[in-house]
Amino acid sequence: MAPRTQTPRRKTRGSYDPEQTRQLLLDSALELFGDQGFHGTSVQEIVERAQVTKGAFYHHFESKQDVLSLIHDEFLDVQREAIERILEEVESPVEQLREVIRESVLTVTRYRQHVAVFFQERRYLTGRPAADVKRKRDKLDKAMDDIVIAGVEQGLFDARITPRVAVFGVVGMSAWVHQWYREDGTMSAEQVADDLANLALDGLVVR
Amino acid sequence: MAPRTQTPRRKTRGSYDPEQTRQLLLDSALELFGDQGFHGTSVQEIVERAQVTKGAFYHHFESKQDVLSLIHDEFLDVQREAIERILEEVESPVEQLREVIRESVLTVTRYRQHVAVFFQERRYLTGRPAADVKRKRDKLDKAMDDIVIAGVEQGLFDARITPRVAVFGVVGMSAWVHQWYREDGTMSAEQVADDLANLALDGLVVR
DNA sequence: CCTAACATACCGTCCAGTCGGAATCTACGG
DNA sequence: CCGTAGATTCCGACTGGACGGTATGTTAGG
Repeated sequence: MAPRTQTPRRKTRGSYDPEQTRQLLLDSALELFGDQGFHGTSVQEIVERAQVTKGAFYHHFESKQDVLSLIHDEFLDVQREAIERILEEVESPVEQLREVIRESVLTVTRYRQHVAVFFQERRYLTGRPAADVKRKRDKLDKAMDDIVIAGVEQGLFDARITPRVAVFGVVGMSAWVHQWYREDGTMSAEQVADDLANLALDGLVVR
Repeated sequence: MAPRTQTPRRKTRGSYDPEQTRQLLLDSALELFGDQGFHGTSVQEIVERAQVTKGAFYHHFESKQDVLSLIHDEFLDVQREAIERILEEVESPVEQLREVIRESVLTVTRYRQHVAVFFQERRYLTGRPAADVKRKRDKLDKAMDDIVIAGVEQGLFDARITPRVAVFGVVGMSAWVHQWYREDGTMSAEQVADDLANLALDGLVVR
């Protein structure tokens, strides 16, 4: 589930190791989609990076789109699990939202390529996969909506701000992190997560 | 400069009207790039939408990339003009930032396709155009950085939040608007702009 | 009549997906 | 343990179509 950065060469099975081949192809597709985009990446490039051939690719996957939708699914599942966990562990809407923001930012830094692919190549999904992704996303959005609405009802959140817009604002600033954050920079992911959570909850202006 | 939504058929010049043809091609490319992406759009589609042929396209533009960089330039110029105007008109960093956010959001709603193209197809720019875009963007980022830093120095902004991150947060929530805002929805652009400005400046939590 | 503004036919390239076969693994009967 | 039949995994050449760009021809404007 975690994004591979290196591929420790095998636990000596035989010449065939379909699991690993499949994962190698997924990893290499993820990396290339993230860097060059879906249409900017050819299947040939993917298989070369994974050091196999097109035969292997089309044995494990139905199509190029198939891989794209698998990447989307994986990312959405990670997001869902995180938010479910938070809703169980924390009570107050304020702290729930804080944790959701922090966790989102951390996820974005950890799954940077997934996020890049998700938000830039989503449009190339069609049919069933597209519908699935939309359904899962709507559920995530609704979960966050509920947090904000609950907060407003309890008088904890500023009622002037439309809950929907607040959620989109929070999602936006979190997702945006993938555009600029680099692991080798001066800032830790934790620091960024805390800063953005503070920004959204307390604002930039001192009072 | 404003994004065309319809194309009022000509002020009867003759059979040739290069200005209009050029603009028609730009508009149609913008629309298609925004919807289908750069690589997802063929030159053939562009010219068909503009009801001309490839000859006309390659008469007015050097390449497909050329059009892409023109779209980027146009959007960046709009952004730059807006921020320059605000810096002249308003003094306080707080109000400067508020206006920048408001103006950014309004720009994003008005130039939705430009924004979509800008943030999703930027990677397909290479060489000179890519360098130009990067330079212009860096200038915009720096202008915003300066506002926040000035605010912190004057004790107006929360010093706990890293200025850089605050700027990226603000830019992110503004840019993100293009992902969900639709003109035919229930919310006015003004309303969204105000909400997001309030969110960034005062935060969601009441005190 | 010369140039700008197009139109149209065409070219070389690239690319997603296919297909027949080779290599490897697995199950099972002997 | 051996042999082998059938399934799984992978190879790599190939196809048919699409696409960016060009070359050449045609029409309108000054």
